[in-house]
Amino acid sequence: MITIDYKDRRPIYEQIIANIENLVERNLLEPNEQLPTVRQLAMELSINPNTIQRAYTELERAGVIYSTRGKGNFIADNSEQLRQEKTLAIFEQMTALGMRAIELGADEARMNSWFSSLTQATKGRGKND
Amino acid sequence: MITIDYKDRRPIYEQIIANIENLVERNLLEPNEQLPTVRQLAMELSINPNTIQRAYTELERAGVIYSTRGKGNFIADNSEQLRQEKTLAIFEQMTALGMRAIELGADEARMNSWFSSLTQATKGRGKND
Amino acid sequence: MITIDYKDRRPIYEQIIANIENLVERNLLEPNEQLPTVRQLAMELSINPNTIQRAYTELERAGVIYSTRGKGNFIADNSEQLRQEKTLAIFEQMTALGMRAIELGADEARMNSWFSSLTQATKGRGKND
Amino acid sequence: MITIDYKDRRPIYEQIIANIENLVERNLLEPNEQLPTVRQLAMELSINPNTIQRAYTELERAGVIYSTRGKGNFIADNSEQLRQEKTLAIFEQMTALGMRAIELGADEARMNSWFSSLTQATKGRGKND
DNA sequence: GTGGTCTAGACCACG
DNA sequence: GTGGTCTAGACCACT
Repeated sequence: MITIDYKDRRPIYEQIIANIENLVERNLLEPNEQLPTVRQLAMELSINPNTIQRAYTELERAGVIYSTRGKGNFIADNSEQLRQEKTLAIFEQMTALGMRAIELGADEARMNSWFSSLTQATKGRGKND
Repeated sequence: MITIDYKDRRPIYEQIIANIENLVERNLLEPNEQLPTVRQLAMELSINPNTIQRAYTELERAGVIYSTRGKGNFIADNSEQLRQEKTLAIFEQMTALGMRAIELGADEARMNSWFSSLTQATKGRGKND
Repeated sequence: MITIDYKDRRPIYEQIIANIENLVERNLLEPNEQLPTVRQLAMELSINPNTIQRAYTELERAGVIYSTRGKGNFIADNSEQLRQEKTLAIFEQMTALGMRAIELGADEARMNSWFSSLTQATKGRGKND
Repeated sequence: MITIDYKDRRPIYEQIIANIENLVERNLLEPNEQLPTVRQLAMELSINPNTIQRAYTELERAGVIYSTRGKGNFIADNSEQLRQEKTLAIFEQMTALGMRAIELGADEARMNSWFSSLTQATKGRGKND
């Protein structure tokens, strides 16, 4: 379920974080579900355990997972909240980019054209898991 | 005109690149206009000349400026083309983000609401230098 | 495998780039094979690590290799594509030179003579690794 | 008749050399014809006289022109010989490139196709000024 | 240990 | 004086 691309410029621990967050967003990892242990995942991906540990630590700090000493790491049960925060962040990024596009000379027609092609391409795909 | 933020995680040379590209986009630097020399800018920003040199080198490869030995660095005259390429790239990024927002559950109403607030905020600002 | 000629007017980092590209073209370096580390190669050639670093950086931008922090530099797996691009570029150069030769007075007989001696000298050497 | 492109990566004095050699090759400058003086040309191109001087010096060393103190610089009368040397050099370069193309995998069919398109494009253009 | 960035100081080719 | 290359030495992020 988790894959690493060594050609990706992002550090491995970030790829793991993004990967797990993605699985949570798509409800492929449910609240309170146990994650593989650091050693398991390290073996599976043939990666240094320190790297996995770092990913898990940052995921815990971000509230995506929680760990209990001696038992393991588990998905937190606030995935809905995380999803909303992330959505908000995405809208902010899109606004920033949109303003930049307009600064660069994109007129109203072009913006409308882009938006309609975006919404049509994804018609009927909202709110479903 | 060019500033550096040491808190910014991006390397200095990238900040300089982004800074100059921005000035070109907004036509604050016109084609064939001379840039500050490597040593001048290095002094002005209290930065090592090598770092400025690297920024200029990459700007030249990107086609934003051209260098002539013994004379200096000058703005290239293809700013319009660069602007279009950049606009295209922005739209691609926006599309990717938009699809992600929809995946995360943003419904049509929300997308429409976001888009109208974006276009209203920037009303009448397109296509002017 | 990599040598530097100090009499060569090209800068050292360009010689290294050409050298590695050549090895890739001839399949002496295979996709995903690890290159010597920056420091290793610097030691081996008695050259400053920064110079090697620059060569590797440009090779990465050209898509010949990819770098991963903490691990090393590796040959990219698009060598066939690079080979085709390079072949195309060579044909363009040859066309430019050929037209110049004709401008300078080389008649058809001479062109034919040159071409047949070229193709005979390399008979049966195409398409093999 | 002589133009300089500041965006060209070649140094200015080399551009001047190439320019004059080209005019000689095409017989637009005839043997014993007088060239503009260093100062004249420097004024005309708004360029440092030292740069022109360097170009003339190298042209004299290459046998393309000769200078007589106090009188000026003149085209040498061995243009035919120079043309032949240059043609020879071009054929050598083409041979080197051709061998490289074959090394890179260009088969006989492709070489033939290239050659015929080259010779057809320039049909009937040999040996005329 | 590995790549990536930066500083300080130097030399060369060009104008 | 200006860009371009190189060396020496250092620090940081990542594995």
